[in-house]
Amino acid sequence: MGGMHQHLGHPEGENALEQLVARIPLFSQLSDAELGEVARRVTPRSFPRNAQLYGAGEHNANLMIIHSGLVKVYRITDAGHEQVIRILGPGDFLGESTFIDRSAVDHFAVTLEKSDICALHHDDLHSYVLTFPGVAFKMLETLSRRLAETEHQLSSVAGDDADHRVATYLLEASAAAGTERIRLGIAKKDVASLLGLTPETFSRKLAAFEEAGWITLHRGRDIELLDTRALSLL
Amino acid sequence: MGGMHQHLGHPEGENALEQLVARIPLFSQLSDAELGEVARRVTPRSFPRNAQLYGAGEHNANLMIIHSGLVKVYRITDAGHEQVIRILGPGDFLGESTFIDRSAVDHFAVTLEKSDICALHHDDLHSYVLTFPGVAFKMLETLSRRLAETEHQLSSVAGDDADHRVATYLLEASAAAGTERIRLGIAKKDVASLLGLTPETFSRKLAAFEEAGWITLHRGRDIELLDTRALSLL
DNA sequence: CGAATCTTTGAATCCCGTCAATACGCGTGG
DNA sequence: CCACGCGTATTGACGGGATTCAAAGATTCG
Repeated sequence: MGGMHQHLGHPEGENALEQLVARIPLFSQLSDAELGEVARRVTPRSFPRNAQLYGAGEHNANLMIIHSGLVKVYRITDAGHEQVIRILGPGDFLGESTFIDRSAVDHFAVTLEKSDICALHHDDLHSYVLTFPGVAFKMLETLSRRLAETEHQLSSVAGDDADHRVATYLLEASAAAGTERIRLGIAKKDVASLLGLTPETFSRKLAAFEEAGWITLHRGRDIELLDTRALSLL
Repeated sequence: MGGMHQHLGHPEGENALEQLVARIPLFSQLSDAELGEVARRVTPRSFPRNAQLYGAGEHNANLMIIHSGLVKVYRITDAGHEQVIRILGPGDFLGESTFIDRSAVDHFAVTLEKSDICALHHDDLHSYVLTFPGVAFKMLETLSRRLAETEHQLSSVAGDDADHRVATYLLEASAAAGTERIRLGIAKKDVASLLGLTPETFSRKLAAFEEAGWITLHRGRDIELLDTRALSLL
């Protein structure tokens, strides 16, 4: 894990760091004094694109909180190809599995773009969880939501056909963005993997949707939904 | 939800109940006094086979802890067929999603056999979580493990072929049991769904494995692994 | 600007799901 | 305890949708 920039000591950095910590959902219920205490233990780092945060087999000892950037969490299947589990963005954290389990992780975490990430050692997190019940509760909320999402992914991959999965993804992305013009923040091959498809199939489905007049594919990763009704009927 | 047997008031029931609560992993770190406090709020019920604990759309307000029996958690996909998410047994709890989220559940929970289950109202659990950090931590552990399992299921269903999934399931069941003679505790159709397969495909794969001399199918749901090496190579 | 990665398109294959019919076995009720 | 009945399991044939392999085209990033 290379290239860390540690800002320690000087009061300005300290203050900025505290404001950074205050924006972390995980610590949103803490008082100012408590935030300051957390801020003193947190280590901000900046990672370039395609930096591996940790990999399978390692014993990662840090909870990492994303301030800016995008992180891909994936696993290498027995068959040998990459399966994307989830994409994490600002406010999300990762590295909690080893915090709770202590065994080696079985997946990989890589930045998809330049990212600013705060690291908090598991020992410190442990004391916070025991001291501030709100922190434990926030973690429970997050894990519970992730579990629900992963279960949803599972039943989708197991039960629905490719058309349905692609259509659902587009509709959800549109709903999340609030527009009918969505921009895939990540590579199509990663979206495909997230949906349990090959890049080829994903590409074909999008082409078929455009053919049917339901969407328009713009340059790059821009997609415009023309007929959400038709998509939701798949 | 019919047929509840409430044992309240009389001291013997109280004591037995306390011993019951003491065996719940979720409360394993509590002191005797604290266990007694929890026991006073817990409601034991006995459910017959095929009883629905809760269903999609409901606002279940209880954490349910399985003392004995087996519970199937599943979801109905958009396509309309049942997708088994997980099977829960003694010591496991369910109903935590509404505890954390308050929104309606999107899945179903049904007993697969006669089950004794303790119900604990979410309000009580809330106070325990805030009062006893160990309880929150135990919940974190459990959710984290479930998340890891579900992620594993996901990448398996998305990436591996049917042979590999069936073989892996058999091997894991064997490893968990400690024997090479395993007994599927649940219906094959449910195992198939858990693996993201149709019952027909599951049946065919087992037949093919027997044909190849890797396993022997005995009466009922008994399977004997003859060549674990061959199975692990799939 | 250039190269590596991602994306698209085509054609062939194959694995798995679907439908259907039969056999089995478990759990229920008498 | 036994017999009945329904849900479960098996087996076959078939069709389809997704993957695979391959190669050309586009985009992004250094």
